[in-house]
Amino acid sequence: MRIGELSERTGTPRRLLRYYEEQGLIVADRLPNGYRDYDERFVDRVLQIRGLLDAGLPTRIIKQILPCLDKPRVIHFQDATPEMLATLEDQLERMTARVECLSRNRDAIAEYLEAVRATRAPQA
Amino acid sequence: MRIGELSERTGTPRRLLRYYEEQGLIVADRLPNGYRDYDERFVDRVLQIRGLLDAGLPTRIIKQILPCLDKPRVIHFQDATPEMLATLEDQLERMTARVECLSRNRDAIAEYLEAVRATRAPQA
DNA sequence: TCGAACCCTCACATTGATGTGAAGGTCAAA
DNA sequence: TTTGACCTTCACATCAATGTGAGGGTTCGA
Repeated sequence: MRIGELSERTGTPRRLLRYYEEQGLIVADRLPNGYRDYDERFVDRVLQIRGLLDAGLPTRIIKQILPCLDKPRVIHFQDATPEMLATLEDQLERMTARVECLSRNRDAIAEYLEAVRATRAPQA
Repeated sequence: MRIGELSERTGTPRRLLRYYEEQGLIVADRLPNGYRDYDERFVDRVLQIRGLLDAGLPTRIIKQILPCLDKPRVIHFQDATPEMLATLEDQLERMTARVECLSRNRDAIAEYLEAVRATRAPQA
């Protein structure tokens, strides 16, 4: 598929698909006329990228962790340098911290909404 | 405490403490000489703000949800307009999505690290 | 009373993720 | 063959979070 379809199917501006490529997050094939050519797998890939970006990870980090998350659980040994592993451990920690922070605050919001509803519903 | 101590205790540059104030996330008292004056509660507050920022929430949103998260679970009725509640519901959803995305990817990284270790340890 | 270590405001710079548009090539259908 | 809807690259603009520093006041101890 070309960039327009991928854009529609992922809800991502073309501009950003090109940006993610520029940042090395995705690598598109090229048709003979120079157009980018994507296969189905890019849909999930792009959604994953967007999710991670939305959760606060910078493209630099996403680029590092993406190769470890490919469907066929292949260990890319060439990537598994000590520095790489250290980076992953570090990100693992940071992501866990994020999850905890988000969960805690999300629960607090949920509680708040519950409380608000509790003071309203009885009057109905 | 003054800004320097709050900065040290939260690991946050003074610049940012002033920025958070400018964005309406915190409101500092002032000493007679114009210096900002913070009490203990600001330490947790600032750490919470940093956590949420790190998790991808913009100050605009943080400002909206912070009042609902105060320790004494007080419902701020003046805030509880229908729009406000809708915003909170929306953020609740978005935060849940973020948590799911982060958890999923974090688990995948953990699995990857496990797998790498599994192929190494046996040779030791 | 001087210097160090604080604090203030103001303002410009940078970075990463985006928006927007210009200038131009490709292709299919009328 | 022309029009419209695609695509390309390039470049400048914006926004939020953050860095940095100038220019200046306060406080305290040597």
